[in-house]
Amino acid sequence: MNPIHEIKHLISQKIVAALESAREEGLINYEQLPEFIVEVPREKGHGDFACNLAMLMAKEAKMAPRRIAEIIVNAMDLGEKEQIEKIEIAGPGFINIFLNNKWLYQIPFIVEKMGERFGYNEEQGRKVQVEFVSANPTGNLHMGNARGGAIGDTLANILKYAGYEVEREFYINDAGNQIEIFADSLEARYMQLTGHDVEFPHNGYAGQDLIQTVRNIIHQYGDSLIDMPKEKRRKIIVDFALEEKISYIKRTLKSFGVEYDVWFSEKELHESGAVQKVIKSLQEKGYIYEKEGAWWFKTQSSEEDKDNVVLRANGLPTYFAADIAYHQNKYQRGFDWVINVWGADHHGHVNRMKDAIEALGYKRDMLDVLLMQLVRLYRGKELVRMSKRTGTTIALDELIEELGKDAARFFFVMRSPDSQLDFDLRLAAEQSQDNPVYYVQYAHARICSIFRQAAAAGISRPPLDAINTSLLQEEEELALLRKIADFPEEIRLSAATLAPHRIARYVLDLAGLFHSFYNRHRVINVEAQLQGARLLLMQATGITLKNALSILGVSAPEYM
RNA sequence: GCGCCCGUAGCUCAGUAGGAUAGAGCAACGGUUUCCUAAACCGUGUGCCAGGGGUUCGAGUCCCUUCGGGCGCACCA
Repeated sequence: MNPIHEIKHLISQKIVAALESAREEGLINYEQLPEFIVEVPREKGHGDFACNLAMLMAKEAKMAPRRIAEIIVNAMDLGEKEQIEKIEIAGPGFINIFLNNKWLYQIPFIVEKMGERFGYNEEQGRKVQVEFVSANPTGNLHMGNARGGAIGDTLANILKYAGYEVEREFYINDAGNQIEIFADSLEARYMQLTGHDVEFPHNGYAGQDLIQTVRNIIHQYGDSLIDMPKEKRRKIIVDFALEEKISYIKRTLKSFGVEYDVWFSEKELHESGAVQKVIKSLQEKGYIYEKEGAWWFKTQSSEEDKDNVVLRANGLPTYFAADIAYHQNKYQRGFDWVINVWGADHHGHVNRMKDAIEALGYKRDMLDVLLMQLVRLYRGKELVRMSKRTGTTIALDELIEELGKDAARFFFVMRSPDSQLDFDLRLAAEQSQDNPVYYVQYAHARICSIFRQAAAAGISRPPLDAINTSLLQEEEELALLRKIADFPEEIRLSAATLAPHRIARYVLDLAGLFHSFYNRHRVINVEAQLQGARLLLMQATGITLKNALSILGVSAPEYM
């Protein structure tokens, strides 16, 4: 249910029909219709909807745009029951369409009936997977992971509302080189903490969290691991640490409001032979060749400028090879759209990944990678290093404790993924009082308060069939209605452009319109008919706020 | 050197997949509370949309180029 989209669609159809009938009458000549849009103009004076078709086909039709617009308008079937009030031709040739408010007055009823489902678009019949965070299980979750978590989870919610079947997935990088380094680091710490003089590896993970992990290992195993064969000892240590880290990640993300459908292990991909198998099959298809002892994936597209190694001279597959097998696995599971949320430092990986899935026989556009720029952490003016190795970073669980889940999530998703984020811990802590998230939550709490007040005064919302929403004539009321009506369309557009921050903007706009209304008009103790209509308007506003906030993973409190 | 992202008000950022007169928040100043929560509202000011070319009816948005910032360019992940 997307009223704005339906109206846009209806208007488009009418315009196309008008044009075709004008052509039949010989009033205008053209071969093909250009891609035109029907949009909600920024200026109210330009109508409720506007269309740019006349300008776009001026060349083809060899006519002045305003003349074309005139022909269209004259040929348009307005329909008896239609709600078009007037049509104007304006500016260089815009067709501006003014509706009467009938359609708007249906909105609160629709919202009330749909409740939690208001905002949902038609089923798309597509299965989409969003893979995000996928942090290395070798350390704590940092601010980049936090941003990825907020963006990925919000995007998954948006896609669900946009009509897709959505699954969330976390890819556990529990294999490969970094795990070896992880093991070296843990082992060295274990030896040190059990009183042996062992040097810590230069490239090891020096974070305090690993020391704690090793203490836990000692708590369970004591120094019994020392006399074991090295391989056995390492396995016990690594398995213990991975288990601990992964459960920390799960726990922390859950407290951030993020829950996954699937936790996918890279190690299993290796152990099941899937990696070797995919390399072999690409080899057979001629996509892989040998050079200098290694095996290379041949670049297919012009967008990637070099070939990439999948199998090293030492016989071990690269991360890229595992990722190819991983993506094949995703498509084999029936996803016809896969979205990965990655940090900008991985952008070089995007095109070769697309090349690879193409080589596997899938379409390039079955994969989208949402790149987000990196987060830089400041404390005042001072840059806080985020390296896991130096271990001086602030972890996500600490941030949640300091700011709360709601404010933290809102902050991370408020900005476009394309803009880099300077997160000042000191400022965030100071500003927690006037963080924009409270502005929105306050709107919701105020609405709840209205209903509490009403109940206390013995006032309740009349039954729907006794409400006349056309009494809502004030500018602030109409603006609210329009904004509410726009919610499903806003979701559709956020999904289509992979732009989760639009929902944060939307909810701020909606809250702003509510606050303006609230300060100028009263809901309770106005004339009875109007009171009923306003109560329904408030209910619709509250539902929309709550739904939008739930997409962001932010709570909608009843009191503040 | 090559590639990707960014450059918009004093600061932080939007700008509806090319549309009409570029907007919000913060900060500054002034006002609003016998009335549903003042964590709110209303008002006042600011822009060579980094610079320069181009594409077209129309460019903050697309293309080229210069400058500035970030990130990549491994038989790491």
